[in-house]
Amino acid sequence: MNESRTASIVGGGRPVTIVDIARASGVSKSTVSLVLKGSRLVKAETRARVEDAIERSGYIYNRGAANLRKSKSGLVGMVISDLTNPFFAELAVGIENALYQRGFVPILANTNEDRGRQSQVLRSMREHGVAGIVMSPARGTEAWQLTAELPTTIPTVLTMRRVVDSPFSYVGPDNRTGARMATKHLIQLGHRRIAFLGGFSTMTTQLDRIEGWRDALEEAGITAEAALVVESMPTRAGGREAVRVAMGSPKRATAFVCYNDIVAIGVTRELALNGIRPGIDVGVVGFDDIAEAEHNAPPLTTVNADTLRLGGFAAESLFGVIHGGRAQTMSFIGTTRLVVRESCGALHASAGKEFV
Amino acid sequence: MNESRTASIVGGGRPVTIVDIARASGVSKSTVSLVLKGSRLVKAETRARVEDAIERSGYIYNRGAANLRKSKSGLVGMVISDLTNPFFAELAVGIENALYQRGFVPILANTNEDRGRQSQVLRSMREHGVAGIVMSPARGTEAWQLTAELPTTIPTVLTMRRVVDSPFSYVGPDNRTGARMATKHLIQLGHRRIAFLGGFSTMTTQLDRIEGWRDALEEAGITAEAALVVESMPTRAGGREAVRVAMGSPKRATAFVCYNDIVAIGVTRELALNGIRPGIDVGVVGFDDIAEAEHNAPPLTTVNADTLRLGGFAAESLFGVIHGGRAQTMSFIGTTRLVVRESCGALHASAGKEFV
DNA sequence: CTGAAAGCGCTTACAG
DNA sequence: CTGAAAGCGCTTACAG
Repeated sequence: MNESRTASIVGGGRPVTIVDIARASGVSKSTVSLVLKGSRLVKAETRARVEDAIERSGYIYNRGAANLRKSKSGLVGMVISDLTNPFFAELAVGIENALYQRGFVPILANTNEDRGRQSQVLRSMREHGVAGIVMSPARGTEAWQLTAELPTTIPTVLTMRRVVDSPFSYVGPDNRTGARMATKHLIQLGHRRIAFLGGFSTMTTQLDRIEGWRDALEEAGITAEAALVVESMPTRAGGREAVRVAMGSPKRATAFVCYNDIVAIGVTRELALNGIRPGIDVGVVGFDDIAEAEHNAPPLTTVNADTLRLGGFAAESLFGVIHGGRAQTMSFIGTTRLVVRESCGALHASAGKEFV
Repeated sequence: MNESRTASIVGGGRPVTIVDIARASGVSKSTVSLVLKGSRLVKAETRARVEDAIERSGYIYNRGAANLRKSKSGLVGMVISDLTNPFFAELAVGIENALYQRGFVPILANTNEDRGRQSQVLRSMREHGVAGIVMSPARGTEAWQLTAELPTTIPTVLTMRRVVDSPFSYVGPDNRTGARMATKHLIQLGHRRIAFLGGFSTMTTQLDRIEGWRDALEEAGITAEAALVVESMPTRAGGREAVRVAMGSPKRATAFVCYNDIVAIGVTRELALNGIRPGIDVGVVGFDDIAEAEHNAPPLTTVNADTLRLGGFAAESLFGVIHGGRAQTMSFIGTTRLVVRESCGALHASAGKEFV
């Protein structure tokens, strides 16, 4: 029963408070509070006595009590649509990192793309008094829901998925330019029939990336046929299905721009299983540059958006609105760059020849 | 300036409290508190009036204040050693899920295997008054550190990585039996020289899995040569290096038991790059059964430990010690099962023939 | 430089 | 059935 944290000053199981420290060092709790916040008002000798008592007692500051009194909070809600997706895991790490660096602490919720769950956790986070929320909205989240669940009084930044007409700040990569670069790269390699694989048109991210695909095609004087877009779940299994459909169509594409890396991984896998060699017989590019991409067979040519840093920006952006500096509806669009590896075929001997 | 949440009852930017609700419905705040906790003491008519005021005002319960008063907390610390590893991401999802189901909310920290960072977040979590902590300790964490940073007064359960001699509960898979089954499977397929690849002997998990590998070998009357163990970072890149070393040794192994799936993925990739076909020329098995495993080339034979469920158990186990029912030092070891896919070679025609 | 008092938003005996 | 009072662990003017 000899609890280490309370051993020297108080008995019982009761946690040590500033009152205990005050008594132990013969000052008032006001003074203890002052030394805790590092005030220069306190005489050095007094400070030393108090700090000594703190040390000996194993006192732990109660941030919840302090925050209640100050009517502010050190908690930030981090709501992630699918933590199981390596892309979002990396995003989460970026956000979390920045949060701790600024003295905030994240409450995590993984909505798993479930909007009902999202409503629940949003309410729960508000009850816990979060100072703000950064979230990648669940698929299909609409502006009216968000405004109902998140009054504009609570600082919020949306990340990775735009919600049209929502009044919140947004941080995400330049999907359109990224997809445009990827497609253009394939065109320069000689491809003319380039399909877009994966995702659904209910996802703004897919819409943006398809725009980029279309841009590149049209710049090259190629018409972007609707039949070249094959939708699917944004997963490995989805990629496999999508490419199966695409390869079954009468006018086969010779290259594939994929919604994201896990779709592209599914695509390369399915292709290989059917004796079609990605990077040799056919070109494939992904999006996101997740850790797996470079270890794929073949290594994925993909669009890097520096996910970790983007997560950091999302957090910084939230601090902006928390401290009232920035307007609530600021947007930050991160630049992207193409990472050329092998799946596009650029490194292969046949690169440069015309595909037909 | 017309904030939706405070529109009808209070002016200014001040959030609505039970005092506002009390005033608006003509009762005392005690009564409001009673209806909030669903007490049957309150007369139906009074309750209706109060609930109406709550509804109209957009009142949000302040759990922090309630918890301060009740001296308990709804927060649980979830410290993860590497969220970027798909295995731990899945574990985190399992924990998070169970936490919300019991009305707790997780504070996330990704230590990224950094023990200094781990100390910091542990302290931060204590300051935020978490009711308990579930953590996968950073590599190299030792018992004395843990006991210094986590007095036994705070309910803690360790997961996935044992810390020898630490006084906390532990939840993890049966590493030894899992690795034993995997190795045995390879032996039954005709292999005699089976290497163990990846991880470091400073990791208890690696030690446990090597034990299992040794068990199977010895059961089959094969001596477990130390030279057959190649250590490496437990990553895809680590797997590639390890197998390179292994293939360079004079007495080559014909099969590889890998520390985990990402190591195995690196191994299959490196092998393929060198013209050695995993699942045909050589057998490979992983551990964890992460989502990527079945989409690998070739699909990975691996040990499944139901990570999601194990995460749930870790959380449940924590509730056990929070509610004082269970002893602090209870352990739960989850059963594992072998998932046979293609990388082991079982599905290939040559299966059954002797390897030499 | 230090202390007494009030208050953050709740809950919980205790009266009535 | 309902209200007044005390208190959870802090901070912050305000005196002295």
